[in-house]
Amino acid sequence: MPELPEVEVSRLGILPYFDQQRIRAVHVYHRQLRWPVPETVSLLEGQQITQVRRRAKYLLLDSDVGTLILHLGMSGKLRVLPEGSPLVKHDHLEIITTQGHSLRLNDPRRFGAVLWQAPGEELKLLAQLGPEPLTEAFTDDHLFHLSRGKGAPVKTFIMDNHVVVGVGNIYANEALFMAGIDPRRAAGRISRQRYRVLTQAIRTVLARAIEQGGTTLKDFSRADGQPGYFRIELNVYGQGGKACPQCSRELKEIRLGQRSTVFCASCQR
DNA sequence: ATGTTGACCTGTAAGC
DNA sequence: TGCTTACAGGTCAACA
Repeated sequence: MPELPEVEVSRLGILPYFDQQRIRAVHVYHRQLRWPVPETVSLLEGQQITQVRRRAKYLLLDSDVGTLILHLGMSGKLRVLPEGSPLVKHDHLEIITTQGHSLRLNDPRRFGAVLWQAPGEELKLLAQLGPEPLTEAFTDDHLFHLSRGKGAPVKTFIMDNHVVVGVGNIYANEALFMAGIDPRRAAGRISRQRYRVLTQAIRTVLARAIEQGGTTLKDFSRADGQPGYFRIELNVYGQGGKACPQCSRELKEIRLGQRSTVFCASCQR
């Protein structure tokens, strides 16, 4: 489920229930996620959440004694329920506030992660990340310079977390369509001008999705408030074989770096 | 250094 | 109906 927009909307959803709240209990029901959930996450018990942040696709709950880090992997979902609500299959973690709100992490595939970061420490995972796509640190210059000499496909390039964070498979496909760039094209052989267009496309696609999700999000603590899969119209993702929305020619579907890739061979060059 | 592939794990849909 | 296969929104580690 989660690309950056979904994670950001999840952040906005849990904010009203967890920001500045005190944590009464942390329960781990399944330690074996992407990495074993460290015992240290229980340090959060008794602490106040001072900030609910997002970095890339990681959610960070700060406290004075350390930061709890959540990643949703491929299939993770967050939900806020009244304390005591029945656990369901694949609920792996629960965090309960003194107000009785329970944050549940449900992740069938268990590619997600729950980590702990001590004050002053920065996990290598976070330290090596590229710029946030919706900040000024993300520029066409950045993409242009980093890409010089790279022969890998531009789609693979923009999905690399060291280059820019938060561009997953759906939005990589969509942004490249919007920018009119063939996803197979070598990253190092794309002009500065075209990176300018691509940078803007990535920004637009992500911002629009967050806006959509934010609009759909009524109350995160109720079933119908779940952000889930946004109903943002997708031009190419999942549309292989159908007509290009621009020129009506058939959209091609291929695999790049073992990810499904859809594009219009006519509109994208 | 760079690019590609495998690995982690479950659920679902399609094909036989 | 069942069994088998392919694929799914991520990303790190291990290779060539």
